[in-house]
Amino acid sequence: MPHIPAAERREALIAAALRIVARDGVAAATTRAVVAEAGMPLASFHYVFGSHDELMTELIQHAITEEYRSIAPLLGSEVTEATIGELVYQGLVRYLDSVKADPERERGMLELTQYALRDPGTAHLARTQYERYTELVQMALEAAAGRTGWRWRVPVVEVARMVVAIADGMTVSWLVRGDDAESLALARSAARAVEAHAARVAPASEPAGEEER
Amino acid sequence: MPHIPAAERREALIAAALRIVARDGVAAATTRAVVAEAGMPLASFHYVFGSHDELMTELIQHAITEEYRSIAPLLGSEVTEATIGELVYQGLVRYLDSVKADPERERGMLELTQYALRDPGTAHLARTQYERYTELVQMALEAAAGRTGWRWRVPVVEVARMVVAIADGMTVSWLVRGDDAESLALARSAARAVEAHAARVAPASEPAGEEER
DNA sequence: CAGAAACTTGGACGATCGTCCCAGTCGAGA
DNA sequence: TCTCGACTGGGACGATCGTCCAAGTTTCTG
Repeated sequence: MPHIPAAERREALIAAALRIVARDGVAAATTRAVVAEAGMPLASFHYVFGSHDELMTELIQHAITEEYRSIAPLLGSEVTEATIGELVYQGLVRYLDSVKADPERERGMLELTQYALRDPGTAHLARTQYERYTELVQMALEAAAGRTGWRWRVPVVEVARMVVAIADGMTVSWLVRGDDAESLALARSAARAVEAHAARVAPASEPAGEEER
Repeated sequence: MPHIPAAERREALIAAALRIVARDGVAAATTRAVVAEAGMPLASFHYVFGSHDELMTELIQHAITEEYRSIAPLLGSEVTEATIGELVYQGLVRYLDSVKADPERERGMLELTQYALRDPGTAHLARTQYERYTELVQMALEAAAGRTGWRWRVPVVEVARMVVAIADGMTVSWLVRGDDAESLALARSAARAVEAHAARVAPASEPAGEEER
């Protein structure tokens, strides 16, 4: 094994740990399994990581960042001649596709989130993660409304939280049941339901028109 | 330690394991921890259980059954003078209350579900669990519609799946963020969105009236 | 080119895991 | 009352876990 700077080994070990978590679960990511996956001798582990916990903490941070980066580009769209519901549906379908493309990674993410929640030192990471997802969806919803000439009749952040909850539920549902058609129908229903919170803005003579609440 | 029939010890060990899973997570439910929690000597474990896996499998079955029983009575209602959305909101709030009453149990349930999903031998239990939840919600939705004089404009099973997904997302959201007001707002938004899939049945001159799709 | 710093590595440590043996004790039926 | 099956429980097994040490090798620095 050639000389490799500690920083590089860190990344390699984190990547290896991420693969193990996806394939075999958090419990399988032992120090020995991780170094074996990375093709390193055991002693390399404690040369670059102070402890197993240190790896897990960094693993959670890394996974969250990566997940965020993989989701963000999914939420854009250039369509302007569509209903809000159709755009939301598109977003959910694209997200579902990304889950189906690598189900093990997603299952690993769920496990890591729960693992993070157990440890007081990393619990805040999970919290921040959810906050950022909501912000992301909120921005996408605002952009979609602006582009198609709709507006939200309830605070956008609430719609965003609902969409995040639905996406979460849809993910778990697909991971558990694995039924494509079922999940697509769920996305469709959810998108239509979300649309109920929006209204066209331009035409002044729209149905009733009064605000919700 | 007095003589206790093996069947009783089984139940006591399962109950002890359930407490540990809720309090410290699935990984903490070792044979030694379980017998300590139950106040038994270590050897009692393998007198009543063939293996640790056997306990875990039975634990999953037991937890699923109990969870189902605790949710079922939440979904009833005698109200007839309300909108469908209000009834759905009530159901979600009651469910959320049950989660808040014992968050650790719920978190343990999520962990157990994922644990079950990892093992091919118990994965079907998780699948069945989701199917039964959906059936439960579907029955409640049909009952609510019949009682209030509404009807569903899309297949009820699809609405049920959406509600289950939302309840799931709401649970995770509350466990992660722990914000009561936020989760209530989420339940409210979701309930209103669900209502968009329903319509009053009696008055023939309702808004437009054409079916969805 | 010499010394310091960084990196590599086999091997071992104590702790904890699931599992099992076996000599003892108890209680119900003959 | 005796007996036999049911139950008890101390103790130990091999495996695996996280962690660490000390000696060797390579690369960088002055």
